[in-house]
Amino acid sequence: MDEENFRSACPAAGSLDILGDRWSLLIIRDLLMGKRRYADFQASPEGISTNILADRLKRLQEFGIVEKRSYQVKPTRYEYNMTRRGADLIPILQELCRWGEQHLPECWTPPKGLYSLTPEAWWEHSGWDTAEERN
Amino acid sequence: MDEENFRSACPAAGSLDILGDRWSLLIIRDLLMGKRRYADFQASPEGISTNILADRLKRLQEFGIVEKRSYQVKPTRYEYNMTRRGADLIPILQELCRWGEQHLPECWTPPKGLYSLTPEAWWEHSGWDTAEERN
DNA sequence: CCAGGTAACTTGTGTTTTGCAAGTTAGTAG
DNA sequence: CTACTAACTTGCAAAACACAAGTTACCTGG
Repeated sequence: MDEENFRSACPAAGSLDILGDRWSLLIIRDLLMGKRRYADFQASPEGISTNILADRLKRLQEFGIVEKRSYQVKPTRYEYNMTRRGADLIPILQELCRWGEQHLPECWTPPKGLYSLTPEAWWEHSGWDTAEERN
Repeated sequence: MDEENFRSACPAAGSLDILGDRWSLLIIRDLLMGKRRYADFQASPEGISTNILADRLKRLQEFGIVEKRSYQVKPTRYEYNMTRRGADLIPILQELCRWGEQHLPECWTPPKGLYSLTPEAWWEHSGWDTAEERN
């Protein structure tokens, strides 16, 4: 995952090299909300286009933030989930949400319990149901 | 500031509509570190290009996140500072930093005191020295 | 008084990224 | 045999970005 050329050694800049675009963290948000499948992400109201979605999922996998596995064969279908490293992004999302809630007009109040969720707690309850093949 | 077309009413998505690029939050980081002038931002190790810097500063002003004022006339020179709304972005930056520090190889440890800084505390100590004209 | 320097930009040009639409693959259902 | 679904890939135009050069208004040294 380290062959990205980071702009600097600043940890904030490094994080933004990975996450600093309009879509990556929204995919994380969807995963946090329990979405797992390609079509689920596409169904989000922001309307990500399919080529961008495929690209972002690939990048997030490469950075160890997301994992992919097949949940059935014939026909092969895939689902995605956050890794522990991905779960550690939860606080970033919480703060983005808090700022948006405070400073943006007419936006939803986030689901109850969001702000008290910790990466640890999420990680506990979000394993793959069975241990299946990764890809 | 509301004539941006937000992709959805999700507060996280809204925040990312404003901040979701590779440069905006780095400018906020620089402001947090005490940088105020155009050339200061350009001097940061990430090497933002001048047209992008001008554009981001304008956007951040439009969203009420930064303010611009002239600190001298003849020749007119400008400096920038965060608004209270901008200061409220500090927790986002802290979490980005924390994630980067934990998960990225070979990055700096952030300046001591960063994680204990609150928007309120920052705001207290960061007014313009004199009350001068805005532009 | 004129060359050189500085701060804060703006403009031009080519490359990269994005958005939108359409096509693909491997299956299932009727 | 046709239609349908999930998870993509491909093609193309539009937008964003990086890089270099130019601009404005002043100040300084010789």
